[in-house]
Amino acid sequence: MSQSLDRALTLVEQLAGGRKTLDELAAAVGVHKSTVLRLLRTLEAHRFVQREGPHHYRLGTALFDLAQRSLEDRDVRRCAEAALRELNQRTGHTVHLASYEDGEAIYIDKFESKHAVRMYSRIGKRAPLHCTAVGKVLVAALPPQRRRVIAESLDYPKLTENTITSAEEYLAELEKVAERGYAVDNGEHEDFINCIAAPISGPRGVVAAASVSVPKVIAGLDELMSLLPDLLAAAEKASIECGAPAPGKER
Amino acid sequence: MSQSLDRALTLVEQLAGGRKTLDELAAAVGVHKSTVLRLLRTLEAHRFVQREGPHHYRLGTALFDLAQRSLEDRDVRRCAEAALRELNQRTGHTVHLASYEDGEAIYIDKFESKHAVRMYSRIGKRAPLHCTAVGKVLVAALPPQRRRVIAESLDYPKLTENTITSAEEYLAELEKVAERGYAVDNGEHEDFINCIAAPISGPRGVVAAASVSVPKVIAGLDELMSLLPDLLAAAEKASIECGAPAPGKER
DNA sequence: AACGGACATTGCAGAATATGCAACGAGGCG
DNA sequence: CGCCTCGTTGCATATTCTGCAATGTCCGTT
Repeated sequence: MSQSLDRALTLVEQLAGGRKTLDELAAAVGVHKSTVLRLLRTLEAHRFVQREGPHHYRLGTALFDLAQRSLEDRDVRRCAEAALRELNQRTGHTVHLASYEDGEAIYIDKFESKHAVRMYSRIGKRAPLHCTAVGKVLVAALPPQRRRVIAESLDYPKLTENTITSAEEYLAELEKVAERGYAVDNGEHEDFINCIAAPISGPRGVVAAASVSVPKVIAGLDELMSLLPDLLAAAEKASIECGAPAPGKER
Repeated sequence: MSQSLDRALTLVEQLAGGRKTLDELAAAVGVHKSTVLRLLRTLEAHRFVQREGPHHYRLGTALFDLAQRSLEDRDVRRCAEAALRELNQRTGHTVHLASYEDGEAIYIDKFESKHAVRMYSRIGKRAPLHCTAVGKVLVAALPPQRRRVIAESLDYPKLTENTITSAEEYLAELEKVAERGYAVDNGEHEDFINCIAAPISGPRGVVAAASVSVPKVIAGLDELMSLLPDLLAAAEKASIECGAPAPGKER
């Protein structure tokens, strides 16, 4: 709706891919250099971008500041932090905290694996719903009706041998997930990585999902499953911290 | 230079302070609701902001993504990470990585203290040059001529009893810092916190500063000084990692 | 040393674009 | 049931942005 703003934001997104020159940016957005220059100047004044040497621009430090401040607001993140850090230290594996955001899962926190071979991911990264453990957990937590709507809106790209590729299969899987209270990703997103996830609840239902991811070369699926109790305990602890109503009986 | 962009960025900065309603934002920027609404819509399309309930807006997830990606680029950060994490684990105290950005120091990485009482700070936060250990280290690393220019451009707000409040004093302090190879902040920024910092060098000189911060209630200045060898070792290790030329002789 | 090129930068005029206003609509509260 | 508040939209205006072309600057080259 606002052209110049739209272009400016596109510039910022371009710069996320690494430093760029003026005309690279101009080409990418499809406007003249001078226009880009003027937008960059405004962005620079707000520290959203920074000049890097004479010919390059890169993202500025305001981004760090804003992102950190915004993350601090996200209540789930703060509440879950202790439990997840503990889980990470006990297991030594990568632990993720993810929430649902229109049609995708988004990682809002991450605790790095202690192993040399790690999974690549990053806070702010988005992941598909149909082939990740966190995605399954988040969608499974929704009422059946919304599950169906979402399931039918997905694209089901076949990313590996095991990827679920149809709404029917997916809905069936969600059913199981909802029943068991956890989800498994058996190399469905990336060939060489397995993952288990569990829901974290707040006062009004599930607000996020916690997961443990392990490269197959480090541990097989059965070994990963042996960590399930730890994961569930951590998710439970985080849920209480988030104000979940009845820590109550397992089920 | 670009009005609408300028306004939009101001909106984003407002939202960094927490969720806001439409007219709060309109009031803050000094434009009509409808204008704010349109800007927000564009921002929303790029995930820079998010609707929160019917009456509120907050920062969106694009910020996390961008900030993380941008941080990954910052070479110093990646190179210093291992050494600083180790330092953090050995000492148990807050460890910061900071670099110089026009007239201020900016924290580009942080490792949290293990103690219950912690220092408040955050990645992306900016700190004054005249009363922080990292500030002193960063400015002391510059050629004397630039030191002077910077020293004379500062404001020297007196934040505590011990804060340095004049360019002359500051330059003398920088002299000492450059000579010793480390800096001390003896409650000069915040009454109750002491700090020591050391420079991290790359191929072409100092690129950042590493620091250890400790609340006085946890350890006194002398105890903090006993960690100096650890700090210097970590800074040295990080420097090598960053491509510093001569790991060589201390001096 | 002078030239040529690449790049950033600026002035200007035209026009598209953003803005403010006012009216409409929806939702909540009395 | 009606009022009031808040979000939303259509429209006319003129402000603001854009593209172009010329200027300036810094480089490497001949």
